[in-house]
Amino acid sequence: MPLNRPRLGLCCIFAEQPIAFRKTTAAYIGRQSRKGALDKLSDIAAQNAVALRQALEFCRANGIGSFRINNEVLPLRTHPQLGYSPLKLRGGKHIVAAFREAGAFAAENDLRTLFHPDQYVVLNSPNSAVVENAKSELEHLAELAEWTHADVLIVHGGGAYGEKDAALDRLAANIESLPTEVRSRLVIENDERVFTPADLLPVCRATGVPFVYDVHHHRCNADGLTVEAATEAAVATWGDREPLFHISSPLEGWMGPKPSRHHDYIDLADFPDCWKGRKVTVEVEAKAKELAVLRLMGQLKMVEV
DNA sequence: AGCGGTCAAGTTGAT
DNA sequence: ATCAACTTGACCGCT
Repeated sequence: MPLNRPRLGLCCIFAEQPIAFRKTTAAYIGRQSRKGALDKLSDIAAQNAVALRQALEFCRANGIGSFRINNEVLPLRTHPQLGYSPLKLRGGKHIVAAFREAGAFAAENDLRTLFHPDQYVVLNSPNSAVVENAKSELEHLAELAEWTHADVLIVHGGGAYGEKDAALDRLAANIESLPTEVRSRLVIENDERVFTPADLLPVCRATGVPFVYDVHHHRCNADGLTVEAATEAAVATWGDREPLFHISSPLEGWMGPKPSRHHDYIDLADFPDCWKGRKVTVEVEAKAKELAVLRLMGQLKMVEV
């Protein structure tokens, strides 16, 4: 009987390992000729595919169970003026193949890969242009997710706009309208300012979208649910799939001025006891990146009996 | 080579 | 009104 324990996940980048993802700016790319722009974007994309493979190999070699892929591995892909189709890049077929090979490596080695689209992806905005933009970004990321075997795209609930209930209704309605490639991967996470687990769990139950439980956000933005209750409710939304949690520690302690700021490392005391012994993924959101993941992994093993 | 200003996009809350 | 914060500082251009 294998021992159930959380797998720990690394987010996007490395503190010490010489593995780096590249990006660029719209201002710079917009100044180039179209060909010059595509050449630069091609170089970046090709290098990012290599970096992804290196990142996954590092995780595999060090017992890190999941890796969050940064959203800009194909920079400016959905930019209204500068966007492009990946296959139109120089060496586009090879670039796509390299991402697919990285995904195959992840799948073969039981490495979970995932994306956390950034703050501009807002599914419940009253501004339809914002929602359309969000959908377009999610469709792009769903394609990348297919290449890389990523099973989740994590988004927050969005804004409250002074009317939380209406905002949650819009969220649910817009989730229903997503294409299958996006919908099948979409998951929703509580945030540190607006939407708590208690706010989002009903939307998750109604739409069938799983709930990502961020215990640090929950401690910043509480709702009356205990950590244990939120954990159980979150797990229930995942069905047969492996649940996903987020952990961080406050930069200057829970009594500090801004507990939402992330520390370099995780304080073991912040890691919920009720997560131990479960087959779940816990993404470590800490500034020391792989060093924080490895330290926490060691600490969890030491307390295991 | 080093360094400072800048960076597509949304929303909130502190200042 | 401005701006930092959010999953993550990296990139560009000037000296």
